[in-house]
Amino acid sequence: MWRVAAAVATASITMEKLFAAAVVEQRISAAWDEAGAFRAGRPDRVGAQPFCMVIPPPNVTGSLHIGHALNNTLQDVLCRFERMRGKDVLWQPGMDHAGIATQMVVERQLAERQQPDRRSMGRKAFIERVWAWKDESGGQIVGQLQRLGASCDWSRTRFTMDEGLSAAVLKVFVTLYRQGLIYKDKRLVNWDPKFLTAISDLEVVPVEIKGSLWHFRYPVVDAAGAETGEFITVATTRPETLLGDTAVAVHPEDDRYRHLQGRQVRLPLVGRLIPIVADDYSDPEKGSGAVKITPAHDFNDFEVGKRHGLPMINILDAEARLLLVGNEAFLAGVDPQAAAWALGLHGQDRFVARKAVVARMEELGLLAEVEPHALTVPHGDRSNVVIEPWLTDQWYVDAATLATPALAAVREGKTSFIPKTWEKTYFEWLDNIQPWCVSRQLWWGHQIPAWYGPDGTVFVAMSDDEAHRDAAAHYGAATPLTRDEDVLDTWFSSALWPFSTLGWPDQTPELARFYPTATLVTGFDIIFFWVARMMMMGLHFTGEVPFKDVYMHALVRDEKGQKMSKSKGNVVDPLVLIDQFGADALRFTLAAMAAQGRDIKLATSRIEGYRNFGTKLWNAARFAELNGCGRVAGFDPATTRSTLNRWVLSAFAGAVADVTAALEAYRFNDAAGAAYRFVWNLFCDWYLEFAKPVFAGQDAAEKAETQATTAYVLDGICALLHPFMPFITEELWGITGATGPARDSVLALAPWPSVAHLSDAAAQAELDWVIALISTVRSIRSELNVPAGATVPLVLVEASAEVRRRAERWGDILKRLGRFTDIGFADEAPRGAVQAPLPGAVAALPLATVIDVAAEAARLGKEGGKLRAEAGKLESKLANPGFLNKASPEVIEETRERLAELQARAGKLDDALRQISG
RNA sequence: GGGCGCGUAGCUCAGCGGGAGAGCACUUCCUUGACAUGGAAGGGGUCACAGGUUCGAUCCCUGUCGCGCCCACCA
Repeated sequence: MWRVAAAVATASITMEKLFAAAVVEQRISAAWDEAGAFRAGRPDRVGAQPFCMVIPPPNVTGSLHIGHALNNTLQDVLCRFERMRGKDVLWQPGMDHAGIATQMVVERQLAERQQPDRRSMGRKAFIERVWAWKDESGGQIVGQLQRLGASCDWSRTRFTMDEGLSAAVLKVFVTLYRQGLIYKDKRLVNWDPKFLTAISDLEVVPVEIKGSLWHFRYPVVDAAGAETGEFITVATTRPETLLGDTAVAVHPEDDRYRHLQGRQVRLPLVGRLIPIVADDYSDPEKGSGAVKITPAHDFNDFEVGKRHGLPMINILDAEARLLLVGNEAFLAGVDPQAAAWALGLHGQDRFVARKAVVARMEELGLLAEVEPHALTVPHGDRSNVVIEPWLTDQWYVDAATLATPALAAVREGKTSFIPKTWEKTYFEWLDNIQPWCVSRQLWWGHQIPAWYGPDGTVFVAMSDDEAHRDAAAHYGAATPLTRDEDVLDTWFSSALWPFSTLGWPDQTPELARFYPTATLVTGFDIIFFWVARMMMMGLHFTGEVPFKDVYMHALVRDEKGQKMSKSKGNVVDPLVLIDQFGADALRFTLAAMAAQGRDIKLATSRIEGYRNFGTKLWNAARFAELNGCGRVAGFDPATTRSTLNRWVLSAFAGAVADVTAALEAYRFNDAAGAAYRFVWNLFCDWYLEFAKPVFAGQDAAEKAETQATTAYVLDGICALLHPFMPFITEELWGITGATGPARDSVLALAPWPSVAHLSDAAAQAELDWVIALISTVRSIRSELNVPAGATVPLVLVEASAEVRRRAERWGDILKRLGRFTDIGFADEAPRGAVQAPLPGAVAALPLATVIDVAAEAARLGKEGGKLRAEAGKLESKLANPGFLNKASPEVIEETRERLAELQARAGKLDDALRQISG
């Protein structure tokens, strides 16, 4: 006996009251690393089913934001779940070189340190400098992901600019070029005048601007070029482009302008004669119905210009300043005297020029009207400056051709989106896909493998040598070449991520084993940037889809539902939350809130609540330790005899089934909820309370079984919660593993519970009754203000045989939790007793001396009223022939049973009311 | 202009054809040998509004209002 007490005393000092997340997390991370727990291809997983996910590679410049936290929590939940289910898991980590973002960071750093800028230092030195930056301060996010608990195989970390991935990029570019799926073209592109590079359609964001619509009068001229006195009015939001106008367009059917079709106007400020053309593009409903055409500076006008063979006059330089002096296209057919004022704008910024043009037009009496006008103006998503449509040579991917198999794969179900609603978005975009501009006028990135001969002939090749060999063959002699200066869009290499990280273009064992990957978990904001492009590239180069499931999670937004962004200042830092509440609490919150199809508005009160959940679990384990609930070698839960133990095991089996099913269906919130409810509301609230009298009791066998069961279920809880709360569960696993049979492995590698056979309906029914009795009595005591410490007798009236058996079997527990002095049976309730109907008996509490009769009468009346209202609804339902004819028999039967029970309870309440009043 | 989604307890959110739920907040009681980051009990909701389908609608359909997001070439 004293030995047990000693053991308890020793045990009691082992665990602190609270889980020290900050200290433990680091130690646990190190333990996982030590165990190689996250390595793919572990010897113990030989022959196991592979499970692979690739991480959406964070930018090398990035630091963990709340979106990453959600994204990686969900991925980690899946990986840990599958790892525990015995699969050979590869969660492939890595980072993206993030062309513009990284180049920006380094350029800013150079400026801050007052060092020579990029152009002064030259390309080679600058790129070396970027690599140095990367080695020194890039990739902080890896450590931050580890703090979150991400179970990536960190030994396989890749970088989109590393040697292998660069080889994949090269191979893909050259192959697509030779297949005619990459080509060079001169057309309007989205030009970023700040970063001095082309960007893709996706990198352009429309920004709502309150601008103006200026109406200008252009003088009509006759065949001899003399002004007729008539004017045609055009409206524009961009007055400075007037200088590049090469036509005015009217609708062919517009009677207002029919007589002007084929005539000319003299372009104000410039003096150029330009035609009035008829084109469907012109919308009679908009503006004046006549529209100025500037083919070199507007995507629509470009098309109009092509249709009518109009000249294209580019009036802007790369930095969006006016380029007029020496501009042959601009000067063609222009009298320099007449255009002197305009030429004075040379070198001015576009917005300065805009004001000047408006002012000048007003002076000349050619400004007909200015009206306020709301419009959306394209901005660069990173530079945040107004994007210019600008005429340049760029490289394009024939996305439409690559899209066809990508569309088919989803239509045929080879890849599924979860939630399915995103498939529509995916189809919509791919059905209308435009050529993808992949060249960027940057230095940091994969340089385009194209070389130019002296006459401009292009040689696309795998290497400098190959290009020169091709050139020599082409020209018949060795010929000097210059390499294309441009680099590829960052997303070009990201598009290859699922197979390039596995070793492609080499046929590596990893590629064979893990490709196609199982699931991609990502945010819907990059469905076009990334998901669709991986589908296109994956299918084209491997012939297989890159992933079978795509789980699109929501965005984490601020409380107003706004996307979090640094510029808005509404970001929540997950690392701060981890410091404050622990990684487990943050993870559990994110998983619990990750309901499909809805954005997450994060409330810290919920994180706090789930931190408390961790504390609850911790203390349950502490309680178990205090009560000698050690793990028992060879313990078989299927052989437990006590109903209490069979019940908790059965409930555990239910919880495991629920969590498993929910995770298989990517229903993270349901999975977290099911685990939470079992641990707190069943295991802690009831089972451990029920176990207390057993631990304090004399039945050694029952006690031992209950101790073993507690330890067993606690083990199972750790497993069940591990995908969500890896740190605290791993720590508990270690603590409980310190005694008893040795652990086979860390929890991260332990098996997922397999307990379906422990289900026991009879035990569940019995404990449901016990819980109902206790809850009912507690409620009564509280409502009647019975002092919490007071104990009273319980009399079970008209108890069925089963109720008698149960009451006897659970006597100790009932007395303790219901605060009964003793439990008796009677055919009639004692005088003045408070009564509560239960299945199979009426619980009577002789409280006459303790309670207020009027309060009890009120309670009974209120309770009865509720029951009768409820019963009334069911009665009218059952009186409805339509219901009886058409509802399913199960529903009708259930309704009848519920009604009968309600009526019985209401009747007993009436009896009690009569008795107390009489 | 197209498309998607959302309006459920004071707040943040689940649920979604047959008995309105969670966390936090609130009220009352409890420092009883796991846990006060706790325990017990309780208050609080015509499930945005209006029609329709159905025996039955918070849930399905239509419309209205409010909010958010995505796509699109609006002079």
